[in-house]
Amino acid sequence: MNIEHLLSSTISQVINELFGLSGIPNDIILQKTKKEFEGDFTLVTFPYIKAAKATPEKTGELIGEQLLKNNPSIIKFNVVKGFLNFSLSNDFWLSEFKSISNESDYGIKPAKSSGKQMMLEYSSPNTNKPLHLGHVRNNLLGYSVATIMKTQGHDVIKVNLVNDRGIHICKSMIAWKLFGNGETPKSSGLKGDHLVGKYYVEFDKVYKKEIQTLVDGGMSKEDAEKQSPIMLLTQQMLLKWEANDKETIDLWKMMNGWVYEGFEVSYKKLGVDFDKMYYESNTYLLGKEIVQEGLSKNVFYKKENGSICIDLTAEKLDEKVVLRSDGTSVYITQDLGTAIERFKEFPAISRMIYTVGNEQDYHFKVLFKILEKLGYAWAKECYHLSYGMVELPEGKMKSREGTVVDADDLMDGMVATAKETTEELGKVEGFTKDELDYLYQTIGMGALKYFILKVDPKKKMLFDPKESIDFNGHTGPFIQYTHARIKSILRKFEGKSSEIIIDDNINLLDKEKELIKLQYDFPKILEESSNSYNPAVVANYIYELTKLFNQFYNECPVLKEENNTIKEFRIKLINTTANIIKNGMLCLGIDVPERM
RNA sequence: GGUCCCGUAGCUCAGCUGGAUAGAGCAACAGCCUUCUAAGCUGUGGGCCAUUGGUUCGAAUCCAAUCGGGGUCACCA
Repeated sequence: MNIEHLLSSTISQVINELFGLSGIPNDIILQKTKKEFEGDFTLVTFPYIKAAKATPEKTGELIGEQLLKNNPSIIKFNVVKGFLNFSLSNDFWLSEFKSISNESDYGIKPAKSSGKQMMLEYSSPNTNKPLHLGHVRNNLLGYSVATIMKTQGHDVIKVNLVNDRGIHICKSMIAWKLFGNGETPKSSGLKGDHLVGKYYVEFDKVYKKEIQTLVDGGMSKEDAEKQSPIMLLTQQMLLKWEANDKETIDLWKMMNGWVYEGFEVSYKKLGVDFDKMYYESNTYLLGKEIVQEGLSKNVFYKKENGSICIDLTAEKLDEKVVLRSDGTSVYITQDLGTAIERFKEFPAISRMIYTVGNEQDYHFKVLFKILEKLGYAWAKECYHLSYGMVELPEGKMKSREGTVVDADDLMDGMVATAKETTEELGKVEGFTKDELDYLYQTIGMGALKYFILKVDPKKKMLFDPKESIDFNGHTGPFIQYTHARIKSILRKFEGKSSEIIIDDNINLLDKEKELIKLQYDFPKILEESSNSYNPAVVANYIYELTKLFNQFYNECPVLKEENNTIKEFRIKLINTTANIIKNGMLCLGIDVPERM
């Protein structure tokens, strides 16, 4: 039982005895006392003044007096208006710290101990262009949320649904066929996904030019978009692909192969991975039977032109086509099929999470609603982890217009900056070349990942390429640096921190107590972060802890402390701090170096 | 236009399941390295929490309206 629960029940008991308020459950609102006031926890007494028939001050006094008698851990209290601030004893916090420091992975529950299995889909790239900053946010977010959910003992299956077919894929194929002259990643020296992306852009250039020519010749823009020769060729190619034409399939396989090689490199740099890959070329036909099923259940209806629809106007959504009049699938048909397939394959999953940008909020509302109407009980377990777009100062990124921040360029740039900065500071004597490479990689990626994950996923975020991502202040490298500092002290300590037995008579200083109190919060932070699918909660907490440690570091000597019991206690204290920083950062997919 | 999301310091963000004088970082200015790594610490200035009204003992937080920004409303994905 944690402290708050214990205190809450004591308080509700006290309130009950004093004022005869029996209806008060254990969910007494207890908050951390603000810095400006003395105390550890605060009870807001306004809600009880009626029953107490007394002023807020008097009510606080009454409850406070009673608490002192009932709970030996509470040693004093003060009342400011309707706020009852009370302090827990030195011994209490010290023994609390003992149990924290004895746990090797404090706050983290054993793997798969919750008995819940969850599937989380993220990344889901198109195979016609390289990854950009928007994908980076998706990947980091998905990976981090999965990792955080694992700390709660959930069995998380990470899946990637690759969008590897369709008209957009054919666009780069056609452009390569027409203008590529057999260019390959090897012959061009380009990374596979970038090479394919080059032809995607090429397609768009030619397409736009053709439209212009047609419009100049007197055609309407709408017709021109349909009549453009390159577009007609692309549509023919899609038909051939669907007819399994060998030449087309071979080309498709070759070019997709290039893209996968490129993605593999990017994923590795990002540090993300998957337990299972899905390819849309395998799943795009799924869902058609479901439509038939829905038709017979009268969830769907057939229109005069033969298309099949669902009417969701009663749900404040619109009428939605679920199957084209020519019998082919639309996007939502596939998603219906894929969802059902997944729950068949993994019947135990209790949550299906889709990490997809908020531009698709509407799509997922419709998808989940349809699943519900089809009678799948698990529909309510489907969750759209919707995140905001990454915007540039001039607005949205657009692949075709080249206004994107390329993922590989960005990552390489971060690592290069990490190298420069580190060299300027000149603190890396005695590092081997491998160690340096690892260090630059870790710091550069740490800066990028932290920059992205510290902001609430739901909110859109701004990235200005002209202003490089910082390495000072509220950043990944600051946290990494602090960790390295702690490790440096621990290396110099001529004993084993694991063998230290904490003395019972230590008198905690302010900063020491603050550190313990903040460490104590870690499990709750992980839980909250997991439940809200929000890595920013962990990110901001780790920053707070790190900042507090640096204050402690400035005020309290560790190795230079002359009193040995205090010195050993502080070693233990900074050791648990380092562990929490490390585990918290791992939740964000960020590694922390031992030295930097 | 319907609908959904957002508006907090010059900039980037916390705080939003209602609680005390709204917090960080960056940028600016002023201090701190014969003492465990200065990627650090301390201090100063900077805010009608978009506006107005409502609910409440109490509102940045909840509700409504207005203004401003964005997403979405395809037999595209």
